[in-house]
Amino acid sequence: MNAKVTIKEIAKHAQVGTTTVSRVLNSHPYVSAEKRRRVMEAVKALDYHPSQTARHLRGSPSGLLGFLTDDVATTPYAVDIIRGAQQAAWEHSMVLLVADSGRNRQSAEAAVDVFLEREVEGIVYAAMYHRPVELPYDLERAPTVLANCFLEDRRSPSVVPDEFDGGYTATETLLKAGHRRIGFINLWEERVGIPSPMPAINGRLRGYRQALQDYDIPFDAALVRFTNQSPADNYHHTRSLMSLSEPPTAIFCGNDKVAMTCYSALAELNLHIPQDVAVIGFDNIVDIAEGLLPALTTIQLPHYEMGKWAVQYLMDSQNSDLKPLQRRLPCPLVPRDSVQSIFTPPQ
Amino acid sequence: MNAKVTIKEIAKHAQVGTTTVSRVLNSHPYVSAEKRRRVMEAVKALDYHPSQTARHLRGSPSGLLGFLTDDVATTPYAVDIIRGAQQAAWEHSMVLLVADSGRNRQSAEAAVDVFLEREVEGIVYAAMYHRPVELPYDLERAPTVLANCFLEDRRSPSVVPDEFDGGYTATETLLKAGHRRIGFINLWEERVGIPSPMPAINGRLRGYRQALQDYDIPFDAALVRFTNQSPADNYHHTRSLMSLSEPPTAIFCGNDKVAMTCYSALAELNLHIPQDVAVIGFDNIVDIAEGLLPALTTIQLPHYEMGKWAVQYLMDSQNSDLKPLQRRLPCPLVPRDSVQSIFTPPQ
DNA sequence: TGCCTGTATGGTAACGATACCATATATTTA
DNA sequence: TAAATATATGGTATCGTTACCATACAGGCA
Repeated sequence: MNAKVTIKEIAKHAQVGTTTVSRVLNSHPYVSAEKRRRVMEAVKALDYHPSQTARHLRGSPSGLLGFLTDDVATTPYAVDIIRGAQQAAWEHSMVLLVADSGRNRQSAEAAVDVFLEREVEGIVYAAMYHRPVELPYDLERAPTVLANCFLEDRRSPSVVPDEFDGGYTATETLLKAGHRRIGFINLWEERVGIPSPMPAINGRLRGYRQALQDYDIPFDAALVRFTNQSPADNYHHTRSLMSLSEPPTAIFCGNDKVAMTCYSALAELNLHIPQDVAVIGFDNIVDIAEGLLPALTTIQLPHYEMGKWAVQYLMDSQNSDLKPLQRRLPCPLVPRDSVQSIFTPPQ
Repeated sequence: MNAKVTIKEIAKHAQVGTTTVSRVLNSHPYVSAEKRRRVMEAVKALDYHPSQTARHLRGSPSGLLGFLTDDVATTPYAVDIIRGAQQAAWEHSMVLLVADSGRNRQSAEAAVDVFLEREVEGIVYAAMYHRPVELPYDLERAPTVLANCFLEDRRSPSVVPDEFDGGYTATETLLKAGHRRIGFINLWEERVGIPSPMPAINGRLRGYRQALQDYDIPFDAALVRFTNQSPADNYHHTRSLMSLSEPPTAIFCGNDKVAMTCYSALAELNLHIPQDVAVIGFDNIVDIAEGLLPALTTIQLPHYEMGKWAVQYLMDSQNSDLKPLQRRLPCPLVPRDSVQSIFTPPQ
């Protein structure tokens, strides 16, 4: 309510010069204990807060980071990217300016203009699912890091999930539990106009194959399916997989939604998880994974970590001039109850 | 890369005074067409962007809004509050500064200090589930609106979901479809130290009772259950409800996770949805609702709208001095396939 | 002709904080 | 004791922008 208190009023109240006040505020040397005390007292008495605006105008860095996203809504836990970025920013005493460009080139550029007018020290551009993007503006205007997306030509640093690692981990988890016939209901991209195949699809498949190879198990194409992610299609593939002459003892689902349908289909067949068939998901949509019975073992996308890494990198690269780096973050296993070693008998 | 271009350089380049440049930029009168043209040209040529910092220091409003949240992670779609706020802010040419206080009183106050140092024009404090809160700081310091939460003493404006409306709508949907015995698996708060019962629980129950009353159906306590939200408890209540001497033909689930377990339990009993039993959820967790078979009819929490309303109110109240308002936003029905009129025969 | 009024233009103070410079006193060191 | 150095302090220009003031010239009117 009260008009803003300035350094001058502090100076008057404490009977010192403005310079002395500034020195106290920034803990510079050469201020007597007595005056320091008086200044501190005045600051408290008048509830003084320094103006970042004036500081910044005078030449200090803005302390601002821009966070631009195409669409926060797509997948619910992807917002953890914001949380991670926020956390890292906070640790560097920076504040996040967020804007949602909503998949619209023009408003994305407007958002970047807004960022630049406020002289952000860097920009994080985050996509809500892992994919290649085209940057909506002139990169040179501020240091930029891409999170959960990348440029085809890789001329900007980016951080993405290591889909290969995720696919490998999922498959290996099943292998370690003793499974030898492992079905894989992979995702399928039905969108058109995508410049390159979804990294999730190929990466995870490569991980799956590599894990099999490392365990000396021949690849069987009949065990790999592609779903358009509709419940009907998920259902169909589960049934189809289980009606193979030699059905799998474990199913690796492309995401937790697929796993959810998979549960229903297996229940209908009167097959129990994990005794009869083990199931592993992907994405760790907690509401799904913890809501299923038995709770779903799944793979987590490193959303939080990507946000954190992006900001961290932005801060680090201020000083040292690193070359654009592409970073893949591992997708850790979240063990729950849908995978059980076939070596231990059910209790 | 290039050092920032200032109004002075524009003035020099266009061979006019800085005042004239400022006048052109802010479309003030009394500038000749010729000079206006020259200035515009220089702006384009030098890629000039005005400094918001300097503008603000000179006295313009900051154009900043603070968005503070206790924890973005709790329920995934609650982040739609940010999206709504962002959208509304954008429409008012404002930018959102976000901070996550992480349920820690001290860091919340630090965040508010950061906001105030940047002279935000208002603050939105958002909770990730509907509940009473205590504000972490001295209210008077900036206009504040609470979203998805409220103060016990209501001295700040707030916007929350109308839980009564949601409970009423869910029940009425079932009633309209012809159901007369409607089970209700309500949520139960197991947390301790909560100052007052969760608004969701009581509000929805009141809505349920009111709808029954409006349809002249006596309330039957045996049909109302409370789950601690664990899958086991959800499962138990569904089974228990269906083993009543006169079991319900429809179940209203406290949220979509409960509905998910309910689906499994009904499947085990070989009961089909929606032919044998209708199911309606709450929250509209899209991943769950669309992943279930049949797709779940549910009630949506107005997260996006609350965010939007909060910012809108903040902007409107700048001028007119409204008294703190408590706003309840309706929870609309999202019809899918788990409720079917018992009057129309299954196709 | 002389005096308003409307149009056009630029110089400069101010916003709040800080860095530089100038100055003053205290404390060493040669 | 003199000179050098460390400590303490405040005045003021500065950052980029805009508001206020001053100035200048045009045409309109008595």
